[in-house]
Amino acid sequence: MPTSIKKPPKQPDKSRRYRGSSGDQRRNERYEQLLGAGLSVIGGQGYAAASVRSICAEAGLTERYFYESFANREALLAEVYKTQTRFLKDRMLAAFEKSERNSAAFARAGLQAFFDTLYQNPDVARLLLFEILGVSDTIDLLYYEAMEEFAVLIRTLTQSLGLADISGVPNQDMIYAGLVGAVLQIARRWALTNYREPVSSVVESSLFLFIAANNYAANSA
Amino acid sequence: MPTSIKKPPKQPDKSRRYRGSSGDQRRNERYEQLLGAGLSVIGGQGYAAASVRSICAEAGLTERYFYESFANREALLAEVYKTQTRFLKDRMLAAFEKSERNSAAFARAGLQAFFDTLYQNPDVARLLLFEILGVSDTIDLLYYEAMEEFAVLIRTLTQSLGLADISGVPNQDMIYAGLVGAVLQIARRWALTNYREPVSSVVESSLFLFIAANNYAANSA
DNA sequence: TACATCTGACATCAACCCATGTCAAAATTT
DNA sequence: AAATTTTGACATGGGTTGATGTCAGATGTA
Repeated sequence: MPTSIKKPPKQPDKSRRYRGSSGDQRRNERYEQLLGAGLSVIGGQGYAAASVRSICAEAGLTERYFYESFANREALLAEVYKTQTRFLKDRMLAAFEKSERNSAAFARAGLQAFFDTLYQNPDVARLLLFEILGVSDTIDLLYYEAMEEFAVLIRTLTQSLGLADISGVPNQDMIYAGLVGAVLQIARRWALTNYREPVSSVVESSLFLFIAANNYAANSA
Repeated sequence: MPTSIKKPPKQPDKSRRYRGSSGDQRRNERYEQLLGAGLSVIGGQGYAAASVRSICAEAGLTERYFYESFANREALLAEVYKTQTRFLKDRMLAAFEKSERNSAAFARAGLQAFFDTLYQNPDVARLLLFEILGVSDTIDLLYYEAMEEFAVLIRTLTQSLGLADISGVPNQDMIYAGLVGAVLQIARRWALTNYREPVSSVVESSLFLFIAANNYAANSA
């Protein structure tokens, strides 16, 4: 083993600027590009059609850069999904903050934010409502976790409002999961019929089920 | 054009028997084989892994016979899906028939049949709950139609029992779609946690939402 | 037996996929 | 200027896919 120190250790200089930005910045930009392109292709043409090539073409990047940011196609899907569920959750939380502190108005605000977001971002809707299921065990688990998060979210909010003490009802987790599923199904139906119904309609229908569950829980406790 | 009539028109003789059965019979057997293999592979490994080759291998048939019965992979998926939703619906209808004619017992019987069927046929569960979504626009439409059918089913049954007059409530279609979605989501959650909860648990949780919706509808009408 | 049909194993074909590698030109640093 | 890094276009390899074709042998009929 030659002990020569001819070349400096060839770790690339991350601080080197290029086209105005540093290595890390450029890297991050590419990551964001790919994330956006992933959403666009998956949400626009479906996950099955979202090859590495097509995503890179959409992002305006070379395939080599794909593997700089993601181990494979599925890893990209996972990141896009996480990003969008976080986005959706934030929008709903923001809506909750602004809402009046009474039962119906509160739930309505959250539902309105949910359906508004999907309506304004059809790619997001298709990704979250359709493309995410049945991809692989790993992705299915991700879906499960996201659903649990949403269930916990509405459960916590409902209880913090003292809307209904459903603590006497068994299997609350399941019931909240069911409510989340009801909203998702209404959204799927809405999307599959090309968003023909007004937003108010899907909001009120979802709200109906929420209030019904709360009332029944309150009465039977 | 020679007008010779040397050979009889070469339409194959369908009545010719082979290995004990006629041409049509054999053809049907192969069709059923492929349908079963399709369910097994799609439900066991996912639609993405369900190549024509793997399905034919599972069926013990040559690939040529695949195209004898189905135009392509997607056509098989559609047929399997239709068959299984029909099967599920029949089981539920049979359960309804046997049930007592009162609100809770009636709904409970149907839900019990639903969850029992999924529990006893995990391949069916995976196919209906996960693999069917996000495949293509055509398949998504099929899903939509099946959901509508189930919604209409429970709606008709509920109303025929005079359980609740919800005719004063707007967007009944959506609300019933939501209830179907709630049950499906509870089933998905159940499947993703390896069917750990007892069947009675998922049945009662679903029932809770059904009764809650009915009560609320009755009170607000 | 001679002939027709059916069957299954396999070959073929072009198309696509993922992941990695090559390399000259562009941008930046020294 | 020369040296170095970054970039993008492209080639490559190993694999799978869908769909069709070939053909010898099994199973039937006459």
